[in-house]
Amino acid sequence: MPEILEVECYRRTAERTLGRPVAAIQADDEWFLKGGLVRAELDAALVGRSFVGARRRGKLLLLDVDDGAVLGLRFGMTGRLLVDDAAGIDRLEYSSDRDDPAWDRFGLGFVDGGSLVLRDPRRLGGVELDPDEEALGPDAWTVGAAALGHVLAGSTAPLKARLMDQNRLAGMGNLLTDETLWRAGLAPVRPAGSLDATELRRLHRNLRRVLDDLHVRGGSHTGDLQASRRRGGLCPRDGEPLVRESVGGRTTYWCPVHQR
DNA sequence: ATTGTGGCCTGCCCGC
DNA sequence: TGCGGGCAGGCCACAA
Repeated sequence: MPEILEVECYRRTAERTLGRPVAAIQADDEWFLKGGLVRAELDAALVGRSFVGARRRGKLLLLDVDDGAVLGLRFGMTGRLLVDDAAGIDRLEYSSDRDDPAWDRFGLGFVDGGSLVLRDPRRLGGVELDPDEEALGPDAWTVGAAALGHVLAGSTAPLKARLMDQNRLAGMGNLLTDETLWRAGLAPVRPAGSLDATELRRLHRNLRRVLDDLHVRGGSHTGDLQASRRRGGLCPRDGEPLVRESVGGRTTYWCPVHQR
């Protein structure tokens, strides 16, 4: 699914649209328009204009319009971004291997004949105009150790739930969080505020490494834990059966031996 | 305020 | 062979 790594890939793909005037909007799926947005507003905001910046905060892709407006794109679990009919990601875990234009939920046509399309089989993504960027926490890829400590401090919520709370820390999805905690040797069910200074440093170091490593490898599904994230899976580090349980409302796999 | 739960959406996969 | 239930999880509304 698109987590922070995939959305960063989409952001780079979206840079190919910069400076190209928009000719038309395809927004027939009103479910996909969020925050009370209607098609006419998109027409008024985008047609004849062009994008001057492609930014990302967590899993939210932000396209800056040349008049200061901002188009926000969310990809849910199965959304992909196609620019000029070329996909930014070849394949998504948990998404279909098929590739059906019927799943195009939103699109822009450019004056030059090219296009930007958000293709999302499960319709969990969405489009928003001028999204509240500041409602999101700091970006997980660049967050510092001190800021990460602030995210966790004083919380009794499970560590995993806190790390995935986009309003506290933006970008972590289920797979990346399991991989990070597995590498850091921290139990996902620990109260978030219970980490000591050593554990916090370990978490921060591993968070950064997981994002760097898996980005190079090609996505959120390329972690060392991934192959064992199944019923009956064994810990790749010490061979123990992994615990499968719901933490923070998400299916979680973790090793009860080395994750403490 | 914080934390937890359920539902939304749809395609796929397994077992019958 | 077809069918139905379970599952995937990002996000949001709502409850406690």
